Amino acid sequence: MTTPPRGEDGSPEQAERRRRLVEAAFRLGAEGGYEAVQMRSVSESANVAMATIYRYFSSKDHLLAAAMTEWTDQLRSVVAKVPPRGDTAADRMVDVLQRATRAMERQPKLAAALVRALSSPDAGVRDSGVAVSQHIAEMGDVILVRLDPAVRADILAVLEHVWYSALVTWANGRRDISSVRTELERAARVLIEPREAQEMETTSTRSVAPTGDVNST
Amino acid sequence: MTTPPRGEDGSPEQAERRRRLVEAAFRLGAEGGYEAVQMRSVSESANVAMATIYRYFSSKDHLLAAAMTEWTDQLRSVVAKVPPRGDTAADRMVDVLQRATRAMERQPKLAAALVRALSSPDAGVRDSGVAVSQHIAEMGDVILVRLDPAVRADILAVLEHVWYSALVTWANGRRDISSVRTELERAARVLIEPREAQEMETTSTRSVAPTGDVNST
DNA sequence: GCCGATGGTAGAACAGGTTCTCGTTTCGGG
DNA sequence: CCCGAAACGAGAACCTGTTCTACCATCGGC
Repeated sequence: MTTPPRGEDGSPEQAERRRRLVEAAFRLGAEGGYEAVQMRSVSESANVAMATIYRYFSSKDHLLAAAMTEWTDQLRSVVAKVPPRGDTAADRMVDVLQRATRAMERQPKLAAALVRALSSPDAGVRDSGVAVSQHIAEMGDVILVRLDPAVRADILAVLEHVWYSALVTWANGRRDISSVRTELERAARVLIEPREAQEMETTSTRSVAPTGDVNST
Repeated sequence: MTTPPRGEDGSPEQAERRRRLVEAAFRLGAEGGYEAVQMRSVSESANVAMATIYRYFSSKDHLLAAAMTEWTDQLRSVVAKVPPRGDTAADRMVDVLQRATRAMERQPKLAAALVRALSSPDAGVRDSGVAVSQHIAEMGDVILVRLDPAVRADILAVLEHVWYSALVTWANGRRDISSVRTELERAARVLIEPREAQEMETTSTRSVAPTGDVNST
């Protein structure tokens, strides 16, 4: 193997190529969904040779996953600027999740393609997945500041599972988008509301230790 | 399209072919995981022509998903016979989930292949997925009998999301099996324990939880 | 000014899931 | 017994993601 562009892209031309690739993935995905993002089309559309694409991304799914992280990154910065509305923490969390869902609704084919790619095996996708889940966690974290940090981590972890699961089943056509909203709201309320209620009665709550208690990696 | 075997398999030979196909998928998957379940190999191993496989299953993923439903079906009947242990509802739920996880641990490659197939688009997989989630829900339902039905449904739905999400990330190599156990336990506790706590404060009518007996299905 | 390494391009080749062709078998009704 | 439809088998063909081959361009160091 020669040497793929390590870490931060070296030359500006490389950054530009990468940008064109992601943009092509966005465009093709928005028009025709996952199947329409064909590597030959991406190659042609971005004016980058096939083999070169694989120098930047380890697979088609990795390319799409990279696009997904850019998308959630934007989403996060938007949320940071326009804070979530709602009287209770649960309400504000629901607001954030609904906003994200609405954003996907505007580009259903693209969103489905991105989500689908995210659930692919492939080493390259893992990193993108980590980035995405971090974006999600950051958005939720500020909402739950009043809760015990351990509990907060538990709740966010579970919410992320629900988010991922609901989106995947939607992207696979087994659930419509409104049902995704329902699932997310249900999860947010069932997780947060009893905590808020307890908050008013007692101060501390028990939680599963996030640090390795069984075998570790 | 001619006519695939409708509904219940017609002839006993068709049932037998189907059985051989699922068995071949099990065997190949147990040995070499998802990639090893190649349609040409399945065809040869089961003595069924390629085109005929597609008369029974709409895709490779559908074949594997069908195998998955058989697997969860067995798991459910085993759980029904040996009821979960634990003092609290959360403990018993954790016990069930851990048992399922241990079962997968014994056939990691196979389990990963089945889970992976379950997260595929493909109309055929949808039905298998529904069956699988029903099996899960049935196992959990008896544990939460003392909770309000609506809350129970919410909790089970969220737990299923966590189950699915954790397993998929494990099947894709982004999480080890012990981490799956941790996630499931975390979710079960963060979801159920505050409810149990509230149960004791608000409605202290019932003092001791009756050890769950099993309803057969 | 030359040189090897790095990274690019075009396009063929490969792999495995899926579909198609075509001949054969099975089977219920006339 | 005969016929046509439905199902099957064998294998080629097709599609698309991925890899390989061969060749070209750029650039920092000598």
